[in-house]
Amino acid sequence: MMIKNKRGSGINGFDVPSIPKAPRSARRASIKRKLEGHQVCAFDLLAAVAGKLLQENENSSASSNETEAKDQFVMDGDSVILERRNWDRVGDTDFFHKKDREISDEHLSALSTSDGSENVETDLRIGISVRTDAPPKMCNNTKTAHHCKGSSDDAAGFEINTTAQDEGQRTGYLLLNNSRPSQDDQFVSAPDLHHEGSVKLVGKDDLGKYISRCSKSSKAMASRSPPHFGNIRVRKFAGYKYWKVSSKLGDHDSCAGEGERHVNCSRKTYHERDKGLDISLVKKRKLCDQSSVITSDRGVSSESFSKSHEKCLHVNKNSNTHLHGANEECSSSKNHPASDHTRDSQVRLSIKSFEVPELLVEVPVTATVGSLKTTVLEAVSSVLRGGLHVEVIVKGKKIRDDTNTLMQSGICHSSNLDSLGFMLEPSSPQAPSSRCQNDPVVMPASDDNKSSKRSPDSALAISVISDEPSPAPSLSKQVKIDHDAAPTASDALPERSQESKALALFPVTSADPLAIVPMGQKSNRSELAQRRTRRPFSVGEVEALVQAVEELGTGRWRDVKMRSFENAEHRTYVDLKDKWKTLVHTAEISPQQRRGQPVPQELLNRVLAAHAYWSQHHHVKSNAKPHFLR
DNA sequence: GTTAGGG
DNA sequence: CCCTAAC
Repeated sequence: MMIKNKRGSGINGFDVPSIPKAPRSARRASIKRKLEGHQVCAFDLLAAVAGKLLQENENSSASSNETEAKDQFVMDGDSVILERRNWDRVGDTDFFHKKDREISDEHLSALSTSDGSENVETDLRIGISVRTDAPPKMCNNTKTAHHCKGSSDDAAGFEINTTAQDEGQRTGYLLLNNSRPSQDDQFVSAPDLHHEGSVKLVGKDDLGKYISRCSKSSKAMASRSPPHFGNIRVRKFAGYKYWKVSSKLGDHDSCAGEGERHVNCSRKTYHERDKGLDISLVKKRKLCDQSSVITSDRGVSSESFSKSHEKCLHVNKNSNTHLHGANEECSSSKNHPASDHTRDSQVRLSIKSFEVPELLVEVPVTATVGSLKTTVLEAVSSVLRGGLHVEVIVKGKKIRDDTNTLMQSGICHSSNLDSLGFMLEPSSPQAPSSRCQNDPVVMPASDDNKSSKRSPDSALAISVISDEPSPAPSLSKQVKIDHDAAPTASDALPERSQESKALALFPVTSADPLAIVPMGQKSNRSELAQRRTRRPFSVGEVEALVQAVEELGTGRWRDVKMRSFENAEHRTYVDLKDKWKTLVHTAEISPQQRRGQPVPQELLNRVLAAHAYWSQHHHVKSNAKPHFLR
C-alpha cells in the first residue's frame, strides 16, 4: 500500500520530504505558534498525546492484554510532567518524566514520536494548569489528574483539569478512545450521522452527556452504539465539547466536584462505547482574558460567544444545557443586570466542530479494506502526532494577530459569526521520511490561506486516490481519482523534488466527490470556500503552453486548454491564461528579478516572440499559423 | 461559458 | 490563484 501525495501520482519513487513544504502561511503559523501561550501548548499536548495513543493502538493488537499503562501528564503552570508507567516500553522514557518549563514543539513532538513498536494499552490522564495571572505558587493548585482506570481495555481517557485559583476553575476533558475495532463491520457508517456516505471519525456525543451518563450508569454507555468511521472518507475528526462559563465565583466548587466525579468514570465505558477510531474532545479553556467560549460539536454555526467580565469560569458538565442560557448564567450578566450594553459587548459563539488538517491517502484499488482502515488510522495518527493548533477564521481569512480584539477582528455581531470558523492545523509538518516507500505515508494537508476558506466543519478529509486509470463507476463516487499527472510535455518534471514537498498539501474542494458537506450551514460556504493549492507549472507545462499559444494565439485559452492540457484537469483555461500572463511578465523582467522555478530562457524568448506577434495580430486569430512558426 | 484584467 | 466585469 502506498499513500502519497495526490500530485505525486504518476511519479514513481515518491520522495517523502522530511519536512513537507507547507505554504508560507503555514510555516509562519507554525513558528508563531511556538510563541503562543500555555493554552496552545496544552492544546497541542493533548493532540500529541492523542496521536501517541492512536499510534500505539495501531500496533496493539498482538498484545492487547499486556500490562496496562498508567501515566499522567501534568502541565503545572509552565511545566509539563508526564508520568507513565511502563512508558519505556514504547521508548519515550526520556521525555515522559520531563519537567520542563519551556513547553516547546520539540517536546510535544517527542511526546508523540515513539515508534510505537510495542503494544501498550494506554490510559492517560492529563492535568493541565494554565496559569494566567496567578502567581507561581498557584501552580501548586493544579489538580493532578487521575485516570479513568479500571479495566484493561484499550480505551484511553484524558482529562484536562485546569485550575487557576484567581480565576476559578476550568476543567475539561479530552476523551480519546484508543480501542481497536475487532471486526471490520464496525466501520459501517453510524446510522445517526448527519450525512450519509460520509464517515465520522469523531464521537458524536457530547462528552458531557457521555460522562454524565457514565456517572449515572455505565451500562447505558456501554450499550451505546459506537460512532464509526470507515468508508473512504473520514469526515469529522474531533469535536471540542462545550464548556460553560460562569462568573459566579462560588460555582467552581461544585464544578470541581463534577470534575472529580468524571475522573472516576470507568474507562471501560469508554471502551465499550467506541469501537474503531473515536476521538472526542471535551475541552474547556480560556481563550483570552475576560473571554470564555462555549463549544460544542453539534454543527457548524457560530452562534454564541460569551464574554465575561469576571475571571471565574467553570465547566458545566451538563451538555444538555450548554446551548441555552449560557450567557445568562454568567454572573457578569447577573451582576450587571442584562443591560443591552452588556449583551452587545458580548459575543456568544458555539463551535460545533473544528476543522482539522486534511489528509491524503492513496491506496491501490487492490488494497484490502482492512489495509485502508489501517491507512486511515495512520493518517489520523500522523496528524495528531504532529500536534495541532487553532486558527480563527473570519470571512475566510485567518486572524493571525492574536492581539486583535474580537471587535477588531469582526467577531462581534451575530451576522459576522456566520463567517467565523475555527480550524485545527498541524503544529509541525510530519516527517515520515524514514519510512520505506511501501509504508503508508500520510501527510498533513496544506493549509495556507487556501484551506482557511474551507467549510468550518470540514473536519477531516481523507482523499483516497486510485491508481487505476478508470475505476469502476461505483467506486468513482467515493474514491477521488487523480488525473493530475503532468500534461503531455511535462514528463521531465525537473522540479520534482521541490514539488514533492509542496505536494504534501492537497486540499479537497467542496466540489470534490469526497468533499465534506457542511452539517448545518450552507450560507457561508462561499466565504469559507477553499482555495486551490498552488501548483507551480513545470517546465514541461510551460513548454506545452508556449507551444499552444504560439499556434493559437493569446485569446483562445479554451482552445489552448483543449489542445495541450486536456488531461490536466487541475489546469483550467483561466490557469493557463494566468500562467501566460506571468510568463510574459517573467520574460520581460531581468533574470535577477525572477523567482521560483527557473524557466529556460529559450522558452521565455518564445513567450516574448509569441506575445509580440499576437499583440500585433490580435485580429488574425484564425487557423493560420503565425509566420514564425512556419 | 469564455475572456480579460485587477487583486 | 481568485474574483469579477464584460461579452
